[in-house]
Order: sequence, then C-alpha cells, then structure tokens
Amino acid sequence: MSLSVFNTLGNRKEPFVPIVPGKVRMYVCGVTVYDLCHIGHARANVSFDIIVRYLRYAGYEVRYVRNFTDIDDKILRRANQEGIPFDAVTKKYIEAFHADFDRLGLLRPEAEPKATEHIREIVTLTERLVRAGKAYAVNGDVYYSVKSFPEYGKLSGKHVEDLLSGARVDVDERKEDPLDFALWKASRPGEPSWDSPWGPGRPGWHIECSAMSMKHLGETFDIHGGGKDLVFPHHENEIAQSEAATGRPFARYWLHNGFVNINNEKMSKSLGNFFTLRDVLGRVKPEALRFFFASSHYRSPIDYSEQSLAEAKAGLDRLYRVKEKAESCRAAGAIPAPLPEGEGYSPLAEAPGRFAEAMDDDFNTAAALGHLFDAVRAMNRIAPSDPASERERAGQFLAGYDLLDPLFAVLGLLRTGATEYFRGGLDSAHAGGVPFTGSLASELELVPAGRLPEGEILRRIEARKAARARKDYAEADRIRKELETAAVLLEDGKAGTTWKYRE
RNA sequence: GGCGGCAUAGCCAAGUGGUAAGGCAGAGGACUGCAAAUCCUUUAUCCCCCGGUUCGAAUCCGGGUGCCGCCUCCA
Repeated sequence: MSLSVFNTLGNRKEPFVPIVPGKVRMYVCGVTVYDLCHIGHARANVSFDIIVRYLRYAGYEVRYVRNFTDIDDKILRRANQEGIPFDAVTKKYIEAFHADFDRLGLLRPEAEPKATEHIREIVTLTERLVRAGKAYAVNGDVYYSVKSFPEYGKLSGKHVEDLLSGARVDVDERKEDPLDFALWKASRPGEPSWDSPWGPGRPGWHIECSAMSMKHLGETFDIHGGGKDLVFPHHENEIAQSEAATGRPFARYWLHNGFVNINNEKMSKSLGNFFTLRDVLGRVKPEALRFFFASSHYRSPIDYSEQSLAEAKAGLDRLYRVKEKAESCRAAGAIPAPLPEGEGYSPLAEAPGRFAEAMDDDFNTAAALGHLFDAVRAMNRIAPSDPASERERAGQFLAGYDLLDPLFAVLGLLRTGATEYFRGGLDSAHAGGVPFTGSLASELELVPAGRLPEGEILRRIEARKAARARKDYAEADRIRKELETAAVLLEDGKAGTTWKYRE
C-alpha cells in the first residue's frame, strides 16, 4: 500500500509520487498576522502538522515551509487603530502565533518566510512577468493579466466567463480586465513602502507565496496546502503567476483542509463567530483539541461545540490511561516481552500496518484512530493489575505500548507524561513546547488555583488507607467524597491507591 | 446564476460494489467493601427520498429534497 492524496488540482485522489524519490517539498499558506489565531487556523495547522509527521514517519525527508503574511491592508488598519508601526503589529502576532501553536505541539517548519523579507524576490518575479507580457504597470501599480494565462481556473474549476458574469469582481478603472489582480501596489502617503522599478509600493497578496515558495523550495515542488477558502482566488492566482513566469508546473499536489463550523456555519473573522485558540486552550488541554481534529477527516467540515470537545477529552483520557499503565509497568522495572498470540491481540500486533493503511488513504486520521482504539482494547486485555507482581504481562504491556507510541506521535497525541496529563493543570501542560514531567511540575508548584496540593491529597489517602485497614468504610467513603468535591478522583487498585484530578 | 461538497445509530465519525469500524453517551454482566477504570455482551435488518444498473449498492447511474462552501478579505 502506498500513499494516495486528494489533489484539488484535478479534484480526485491520486497516488503520491514526489519529484525526488524519498523527499517532499511542501509549502503551506500560513496566516496574516494582524490578530490572534482562531480555531479555524488551529485546524488548518494541526492538519498539516499531522501530514508532515506522517510523511516523516513514512520515511520521507520533508522540507516544510509555512509563511507569514506580514504586510497587507488589515495589518495597516490595525497599526492605525493601535497607533503603532505595522511591524510592531506583525511582531506581536507572530509571537502570539508561536506561543499558541507551541502549546498545541506544532512542529516548527524548516522555514517561516515573511513577505517583507522577500521584497527583492517579489520584485524580481514581478519584473519577470512584466517582461514576459503577462503583467502590466499602471501608475505605480502592477497587475497580472489573467487572460494571458489560458489555463486560468484549472485549480478551482472556474471559467473566466462565469467569473465575469458573477459581477462581484471589483471594478477598477486602472485594470485592463476586471479579473486582473495586483502584483504590486503603489503606496499611499504614510504607508510603508519599498522601492521598485514602478516606484515606492508594496507587494500584492498572492505574489508573496509564489516568490517565497520558489525561493525556499524551487520552481516546482510537491505539496502546496492551505484552507479550502484559499483555493480561489489565492491559489488559482499563485498558479497563474508562477507558471506564467517559469513556464513550468508550480506545485504538483494541492491539499486543502475543510472549515471549522459553528452551528454548521463557517467560523470566520468576517462573520464574527469565532473562538480564539488562546481562549479555547484556556479551557481544554491542547491534545484534546488535536484529538478533536484528528477524529474526522481533514477535508471534511467539522462542527465545533462544547460537547464535541468534551467527547474528545473523554476519548483522549482513555488513551492516556493506557500510557499511564505503561508508565507504571516501566516504573516497576518491566522488560518488554513478546506480545501474546491470538486473534484477540491481532488489532495490537497489526496496529502499525492498519494505521499506515488508513493514513496512506489521504491521511485518514479518523480511521487510523479507530484502529488505535482497537489496539487499546487489546492492550487493556493484557494490562496487569499489579505490574510489580505480574512480570510477564507487564512486559507484554510495555512492548505493546512501545509499538503504539510512534503511531500516537504521528497524530501528535500522548506527548506528555500520563501523570502530568491527569494531575497537571491546563497551563502547566506545556511551556514553550517543552512538557514538564510530573515531578518537575510539582517542584515548581504548578498547582492550578483552587486545587488541593499533592501533599495534602497524599495525607488524606494515607488517612483513608488506615480507615480501610480497620474496615471503617464510613470514614473511607467520607474521605473519598471529600476529595471528590475537590475534583480529586481516587482509584483503588491492587498496587495501591492512585489519584487524578478530574476536570 | 456558475462551480464544488455533504446527508451513516441519541451525539461524533470511518466505510466508493460483497452484506454497517471506532469514540462518546446508554443498558446488562464480570471485577470491586464503595467508587473509578477495565473486560464481556448489547444499542442502525440498515446508511435523506424515489427510480435504475448489478447475482449483489451506504457505496455506481438518473431524478428529487435538505444543508454547507467558493465565486469579495478569509485556514
């Protein structure tokens, strides 16, 4: 089985064959940095994060590039509102982007190019198009001539005639044709500007991605990704510019993620129905959000709700319980042992193969997760209730977990210690992308406000243990209930009593 | 108006010709002093509706209904 991907260019699933065997060059359109990211941005970024992780897992050497659009009208407007320079706005929101997405555990791309740092490349590319007669300058602006590119519309499936009759294209006297779009915009007084052969100005939106992707990945590369809303006009225009300039195919595979909806409607800034990532990460663990995204296919729309998040969290808890047991096996000194034979255990033994088969089918994370849950059931069947005394089972369990962990890693799940997961707060889960270990977290006293500190919990567990020993179950239950009120769950097992915070 | 997508149990969600994964929630059983977790069993005679193709369709074709997206900044 080999990887197939759904290519927007051609609107069908096709085998993935990289230009250079074993290597993948991939460009993903990032965000315009004028505000905090919302859940829709999170979905897009997590989707491509998982795609990169899987490609690497599958053995490809991936060069991943994701840009920041750091000059545009919205940024200038924001700068005016706040009375600060435009690059103070972009600096602030790039930092916010990194802070938020580090918490989500996103891989950093090999390059994160910014438009303002590629003015030279943008101007060069624009000149190239002008020289080729594919673009024209008018009063300091430069426009791309859409009708000079016969294949215009091949990505989005649109026809030039239909676009014109749609009448929603803006009428601009300076353009030769209403469909033409700006490669370079003359700057107005007071606006930031860069020198160019056409006078001071700044780049249009679409040209930056062509210039930056070519610089960092070459004129033809493997994968270009982004949200579905970028298909037209952004990506269509990128193709037109790039291919008209180079005479060569631009990106081979165009991957687009579906939207996050609220009540079945697209979440977006312009509709005002969005939740910022920061806000959501203040309420749920980052991995619960990842789980939520991974539980449906990246191209499908996904409806965001408190209930969905709660279900994701419940599912993630089930996975973390397996990791928790694996940790206790390891702590008990278990040595990985061959997995048990038998049909009941085949979902575990075959998990890597089934996982890969699902992921090879256009990164079907929902199916892949399904197989992981099958494996988890098999794991729970061999789980020792007391790792210290059940050496054989503890070893098998550990081996099983070691088999599954790399698969969870592809989805970016189970990246924290289980103890930290169950006992840590939302804020201590990650700091700068580095997860704290349980002991470090408690050393730093990262106990969420209003929670009982660990020492106090352990004292009460001891008191309850004594009560149970003298069969004073009324007192034991009183302590359990008391802790329950403080959101602490006690779990009695053969190896003793453990505890976790319940949200 | 043009183009595209979706419709699977109470909820979420896989499944593109061979007789309905998985998760959450629910029910019964096991285990447990209690609880939690876990395991076992169970929960869609059927995949929006109507036709058609086929030995056989949730899956293909035609028609219909509903919802969504793009065509303007947008992940």
